[in-house]
Amino acid sequence: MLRIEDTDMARNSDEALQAIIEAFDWVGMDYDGEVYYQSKRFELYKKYVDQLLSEGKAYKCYMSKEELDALREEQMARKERPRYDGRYRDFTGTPPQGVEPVIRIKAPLDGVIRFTDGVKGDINIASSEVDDFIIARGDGTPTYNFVVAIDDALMGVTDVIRGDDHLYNTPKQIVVYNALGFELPRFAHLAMINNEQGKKLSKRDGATDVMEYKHNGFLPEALLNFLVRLGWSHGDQEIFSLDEMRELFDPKDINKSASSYNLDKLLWLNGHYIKNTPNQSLATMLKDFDLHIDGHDKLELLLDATKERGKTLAEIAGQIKMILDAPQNYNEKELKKAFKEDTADILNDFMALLRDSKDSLHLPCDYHALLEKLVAKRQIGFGKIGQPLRVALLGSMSGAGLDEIMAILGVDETLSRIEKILKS
RNA sequence: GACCCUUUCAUCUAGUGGCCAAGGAUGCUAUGUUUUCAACAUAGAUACAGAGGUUCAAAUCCUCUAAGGGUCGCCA
Repeated sequence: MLRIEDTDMARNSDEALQAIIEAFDWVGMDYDGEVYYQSKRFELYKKYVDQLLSEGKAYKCYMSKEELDALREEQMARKERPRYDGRYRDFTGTPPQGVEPVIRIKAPLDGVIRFTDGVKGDINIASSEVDDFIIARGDGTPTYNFVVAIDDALMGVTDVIRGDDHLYNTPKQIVVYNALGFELPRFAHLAMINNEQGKKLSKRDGATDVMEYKHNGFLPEALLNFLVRLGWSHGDQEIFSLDEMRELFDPKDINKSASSYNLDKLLWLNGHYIKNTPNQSLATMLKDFDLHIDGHDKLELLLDATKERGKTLAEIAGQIKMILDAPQNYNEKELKKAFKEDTADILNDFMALLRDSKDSLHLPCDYHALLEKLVAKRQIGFGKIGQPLRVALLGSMSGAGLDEIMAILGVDETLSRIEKILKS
C-alpha cells in the first residue's frame, strides 16, 4: 500500500510527489491497489474532528501564533520543554475576535504513556511531555499526527515501522487511537543513518535523492541490498534479492544503534549485481549513459570485457567508449613508461603478423595465440608488447583485456590504431 | 535547556552469562593467477567507549561517566 501524507496544502508540490512515485518505481518496490492521498480524504477526517469535539475530547483554541511564540520563548528562558499550556482546554468565556481557532486534542494530564517498541523495547514517556497538540489548523485542514493514526487504524496497518525521528510522535498518535477507540498497532523505530563520518546526514552529503543513484550508475538491487543491511542483518548473509528480503525481514532483527553510510560497500554490491546482470539488460540501462550498443554485433564481447571491472554503469560506459572510440591523445606519462627503444620494432613485427593471418582472426583466443607467437619469436616478456599495445588501442594503460579489445575492433582498426601511435 | 534513545574492528554487523584469547562482510596489506587494471583465490592486521559492581564465570546483567543521535511547529 502506498499512502501520500499530504495534509499540508501549503507545502504540497507535484514534483516532490512525482519524485516519490518515480523512486519507488525504479527501485522495484510496488504496491497493491491505487495510491492513497490524504489530501483527498479531508471529509473523512473532518467527521472524526467533529466527533471528538462533541464528545469533549477536543476543543477550540484561540491562541494566536504570536502568543504561542511568546509562550515558547518564556518557557525556553525558564529552561523548560516548550509546550502548549492548555489555556483554552476548559475555556467557556467569549472567544477573542478575529482569530480562526485551531482544534486541539485533550492529551492526558498525568500518568505515563507507554508502548513497546519493536526495536527499542519498552518506552515510557510522561504525559506531561505530551501537550494538547493541534489536530486541525485554523483553515480546517487536519494535521499529520491525527490523520496518520486514523488511516493506519482504518487501513488495517499492523506494524508501523519508521525512523527514530518519529519516536516522539508515537505518544501523540496513541492519544488519538485512545480518543477514537482504535486498537493500537505495533510500533518499531529505526535508528537513523549517518554520513560516512558518522555525523547526521545532510544535503551536503550528496546523493540524498534516490534517483541520483540511478544517474550515478547504480543498480536498484544494489541500493536496496545496501540499505537493508544498514541496521538489519540475517546472520552472515550479505546478498539479498528482493524476494529474500520480503521473506526474511523481521523487525526483531533490527539494530538499535545508528549506522553510517559506507560508499565502498555500496560500490562492491553494485559491482556484484552488474556482474550478475545479463548483457542485454546492461545494454538497455547503458542507454542512459549516452552509450548505444543495443544492436551492436559485438555487444556480448563488449560487456564481457568490461562488466567484471566496472563498479558502476557509468564506469562501464566509459570503458566501452574507450574501446569504441579511437584514442584522440595519449597520456604522456604512460606513453613514456610503455615505450622503450625497441617498442616500435616490436609493434611493427606484430602488425606484420596481424596482416599475415588476417583472415583467421575472429575470437579473442585467436588474437591471444598471435600475441604468444610474437612473444615466443622475439623471446620477450608479455609486458614488452602488452603495455604499448594497450596504450595504442585505448590511449591508457588500464582497461579491458587486449584479446577482447582486438576481437572487438577487428584487424583493420587494430592496425590503424597502432599505426597512429607509431606516427606520433 | 528539557525529555528520550544509542555505544563490538575504519565501516556494516554476528553475539541474549560459559561454545568468544570475539565470527562474517566491505575496505586495507601481502601472496598466487595475469600483458596492465580489475575480477578471482588464499593469508594477514584491526573491535567489546571508560570506570566501578553482581557472578565460580560478563561483550552479554546493574550503576555511574563520556561520546553520539532524536524530539520539543497551525512540517511530515
